[in-house]
Amino acid sequence: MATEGIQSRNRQEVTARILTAAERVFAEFGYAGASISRIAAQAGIPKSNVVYYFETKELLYRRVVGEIFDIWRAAADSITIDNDPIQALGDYIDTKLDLARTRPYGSKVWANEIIQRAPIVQDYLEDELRSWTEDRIVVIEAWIEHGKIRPISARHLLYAIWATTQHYADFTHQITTLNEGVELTNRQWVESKTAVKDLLLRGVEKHGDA
Amino acid sequence: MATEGIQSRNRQEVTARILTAAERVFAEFGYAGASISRIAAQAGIPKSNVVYYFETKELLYRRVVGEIFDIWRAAADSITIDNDPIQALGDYIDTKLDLARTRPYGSKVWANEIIQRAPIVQDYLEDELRSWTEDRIVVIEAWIEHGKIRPISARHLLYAIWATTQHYADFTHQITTLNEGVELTNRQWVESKTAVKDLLLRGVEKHGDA
DNA sequence: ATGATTTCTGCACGATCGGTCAACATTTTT
DNA sequence: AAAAATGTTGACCGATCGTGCAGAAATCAT
Repeated sequence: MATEGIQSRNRQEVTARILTAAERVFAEFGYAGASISRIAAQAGIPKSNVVYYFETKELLYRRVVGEIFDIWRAAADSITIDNDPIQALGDYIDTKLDLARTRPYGSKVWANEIIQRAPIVQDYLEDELRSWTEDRIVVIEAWIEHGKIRPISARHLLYAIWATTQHYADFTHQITTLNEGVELTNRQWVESKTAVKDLLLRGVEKHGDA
Repeated sequence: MATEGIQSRNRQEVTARILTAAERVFAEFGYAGASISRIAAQAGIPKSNVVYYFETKELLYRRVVGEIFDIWRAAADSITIDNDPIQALGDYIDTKLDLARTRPYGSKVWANEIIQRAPIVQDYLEDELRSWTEDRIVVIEAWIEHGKIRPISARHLLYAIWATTQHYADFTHQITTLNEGVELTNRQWVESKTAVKDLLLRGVEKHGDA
């Protein structure tokens, strides 16, 4: 009992390292192209050890996808009826762009999964994502009814926010190539945030000029 | 000579069918997951015949990616200095969303390629896409200097247009799932177009209310 | 200390992969 | 009609895949 903590800590450290490696390898090679041996090499352990902790490639993949899904869901906590729309949506965009920078591999794994018609996590979409989305749409439409923002399509606003923010993760390589081959600097990330918010929030705000 | 036309027509028909099948299979399974035999099955011909016309999987893939790249490039023909900015950008968004609907597989292949850091078509990015993008940025910045649109970031406006329009292709499955599991109707596609243009173009227009 | 449990690892398997090749069929040229 | 060129196909090869499994190594409980 006294040493159980050490054992658990070790287990958790190894599984965490596997998950980090898997997120990256799944993102860079796709589900089919990501071999267990490559994930193991990325984590610095033998292939058999990966299987020991996650049984199958599919179960490991589901864990990876579930992680980014939970993180994204938490990023929209600010979207509630009582919050100021511009502030709340701005925070959401900010957080989502921060995640695009800090967790780009997770975003890419999700994108790959959706592009391929969610062969493995379709239940996530139908259960959690659907109800989650409907809840946010209700909030945005309430904002509109209360005259706080322009009467736009709440659904397509959400899609636009997802698309633009995740673009900076999924298409990082294209953006880098168009940036003379060098990654965006801190300053450029701030500029990106400002530009995205400026563009999208102006489509939301009631008053023409801020 | 007289019958060369028939021979060529056959060759062209078979290669066209292979390209169509390949675009779909590459999109739905990723580069690694797309096997030549699956492409062949999709095209209704033996595997060897695919290899006969395209030699390697990589060469076939490059042809598929090159096609969608050329189509997208032509879609931005309206972005010139002499055109009206709102009209030109609106046309560009319209065309891009039409392509999202009619050529979703091509968009998905491109997304997959960029997500995986363009291991096969990096030369496209550095040569053609870079200069093409810089040219469009020059046009948009000229519009700004002439006071025709708000002083926004031309680069990030382009990224936003790419992100939102391609989202409707790459994330079709997610959008469908969030649409009670049924594909968007004609009416809903029109609504999508209107919503995207309303949102993005308002961020571009000089006057607050249209 | 010793037995039980957990963790770790190398090996072997059937399946599938991209690509080669020779044989065959068809079409084109002479 | 014969020869040449082009198109088509199934069989085959070495490599890699996911996964099962037995046993070694380490850690735990008593």
